[in-house]
Amino acid sequence: MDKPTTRTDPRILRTRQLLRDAFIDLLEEMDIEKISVNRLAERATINRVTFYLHYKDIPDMLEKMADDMIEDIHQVLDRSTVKSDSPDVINTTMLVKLLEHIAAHSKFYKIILGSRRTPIFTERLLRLLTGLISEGIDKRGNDSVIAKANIQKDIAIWYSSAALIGTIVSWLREDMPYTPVFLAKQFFLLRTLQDPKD
Amino acid sequence: MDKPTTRTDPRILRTRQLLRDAFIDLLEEMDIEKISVNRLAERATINRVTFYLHYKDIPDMLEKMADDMIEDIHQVLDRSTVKSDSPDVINTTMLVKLLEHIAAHSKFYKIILGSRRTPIFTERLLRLLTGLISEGIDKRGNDSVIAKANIQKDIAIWYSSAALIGTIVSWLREDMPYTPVFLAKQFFLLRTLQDPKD
DNA sequence: TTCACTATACGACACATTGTAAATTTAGTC
DNA sequence: GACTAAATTTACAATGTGTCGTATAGTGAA
Repeated sequence: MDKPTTRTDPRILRTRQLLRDAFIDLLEEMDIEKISVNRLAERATINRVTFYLHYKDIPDMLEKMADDMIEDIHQVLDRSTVKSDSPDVINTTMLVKLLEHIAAHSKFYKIILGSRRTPIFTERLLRLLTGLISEGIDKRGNDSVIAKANIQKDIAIWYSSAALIGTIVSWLREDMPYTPVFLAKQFFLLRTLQDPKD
Repeated sequence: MDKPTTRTDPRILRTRQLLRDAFIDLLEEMDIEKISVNRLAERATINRVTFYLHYKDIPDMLEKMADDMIEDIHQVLDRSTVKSDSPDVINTTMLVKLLEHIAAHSKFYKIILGSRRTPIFTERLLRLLTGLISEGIDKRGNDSVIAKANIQKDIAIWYSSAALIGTIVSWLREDMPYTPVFLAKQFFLLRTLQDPKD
């Protein structure tokens, strides 16, 4: 946002990083309900009052973290979109990029997406993917299998995006037993059974 | 459990019902983090201490409610299983029953499944459906499209169960714009594109 | 109806958590 | 090295938590 004008104070970055790391740490150990500002500050080795200089409360902190996550993913996807030549908005290249990004930060994503204790993150990712899938279906128009089979567009979107995010979450929970490339191929095999256009 | 031996004290049933109703009420108004035992007891018009006679804390109460939900759904599905003649474990009849049950208690389910604030419930339902879908795939064996297309069984299960539960959740969130029968048919159209056996 | 039983209500307690408000110290910027 | 802003420290009121007795009142059975 204001990156070009003013650089952010390193102390701010440090504190926020400490808080986020501490949060992931604690979430690994206990349920989210048990994470108090007290414990969080203690684990982050910062003063409790300092927390309130950065976030309104813990839910607020979660939202900010989710914002950052979405921003990261957006960057990963935007970069790969350039190389795309598929008619679909989500193609194998993009999915592989996404899965590789998740795998590269698997500690974070496993806790944040895999444990169903922080629905905000899954929620946001679902929204992002829903948008992409919706665009994809729009682009294909009336000659797609979905249109031919008389399937409501919105239902197809519900179905596909939930399937995608659910597959990713399960993959994370099982500690990523397949490579990103393999999983992406499998996913498109399953999807291709629905619509052979890819 | 102990139904045949001793009948449960109606005061217990009353208190628990008051607590559960109050909880749904509050969840409609505010985020789950803001629901304290204080507020809950006040809304339920019972004494705060009485809450602790029934539940350890709020997360414990949620678990018990999720248990009840799964039990209800099990009953609905078990009844309909009898009428089944399809080779699949989840068939249209069952899905319709499930959707009708959800629609009949839509206020509860919309809040509990639709708002992503109570992941325990979605979690449990996902586990239930995963089991059923897994059985279905097992029964079909090696002649299914999934096997033919060289798709890993576990990935297919992740995909299908997430798609199913996600579709239901989205349907609830949009205030059930389709009838249970229609949605079930659409769902099996989407699934049939994967495996024409149903 | 009477009576034993037990769920609920009530008041009180120690303790943790929250959110805010100073004044002060520390560290980064220019 | 001086200015600025972040972080610390201490303190405070308000709320929430979990657990005591003890009193009250609804329940089911004799």
